[in-house]
Amino acid sequence: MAYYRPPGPPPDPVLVRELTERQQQMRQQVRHEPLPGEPRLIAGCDSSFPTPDTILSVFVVLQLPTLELVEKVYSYGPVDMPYVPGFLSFREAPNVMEAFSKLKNPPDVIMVDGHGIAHPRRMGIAAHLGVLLDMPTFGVAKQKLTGRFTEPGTERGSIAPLLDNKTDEVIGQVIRSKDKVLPLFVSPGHRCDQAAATRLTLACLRGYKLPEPTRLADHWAEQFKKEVREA
DNA sequence: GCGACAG
DNA sequence: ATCTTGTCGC
Repeated sequence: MAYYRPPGPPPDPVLVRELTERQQQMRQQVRHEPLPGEPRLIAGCDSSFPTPDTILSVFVVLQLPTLELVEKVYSYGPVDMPYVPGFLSFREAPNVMEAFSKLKNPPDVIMVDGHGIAHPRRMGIAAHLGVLLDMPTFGVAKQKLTGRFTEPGTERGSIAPLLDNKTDEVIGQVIRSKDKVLPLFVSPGHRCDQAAATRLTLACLRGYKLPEPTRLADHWAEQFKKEVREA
């Protein structure tokens, strides 16, 4: 009898080997520390795919603590790399970097849609981008990639630690950002620690499941997507 | 062998 | 991520 097999073409083992190596190389550059000072500008980063082979990445910059939107930019281009769980960054980072270069207001920290170190090799896209940009970054994901946790309380603000499946090391925090909705997975990326990642996530909540940076980046990605599809 | 698998 | 209608709950 046949056994379960995830949909889509199987990942090329040769490619996976190479990416794993590059990823572990980058991991050695990751640092976790408190933010330099009180951040004034925080960016939100997210990507969408208007077509199967094109990517559109967005950056929004908000003022803290008002959460007022001060800038939004995007980059649209082709994607070559396929999506392979655990190697998302190699598929999205190139275009994300292009989008970042368009910002006129350099943020103090970046909130990325995806995981920071809550990753099999501690190199989620937030950590990956942090190393490439050499900037403070942290990840806010809607789904778990790795680790285990006990369900946090159902009330907004409840938090539970995300632990490494094998070592019990704390790799992130599971946060209930809104009453009775599925929790968020927050983890530091680069030049940022868990305390700062968690504090900023909570400071950016406005009644929605997603914190403003990520929520707005997601929102504008949707708008820009319509634009490029018409053009 | 079995389950899991960000966006 | 993306493709999609109706439907449940506050």
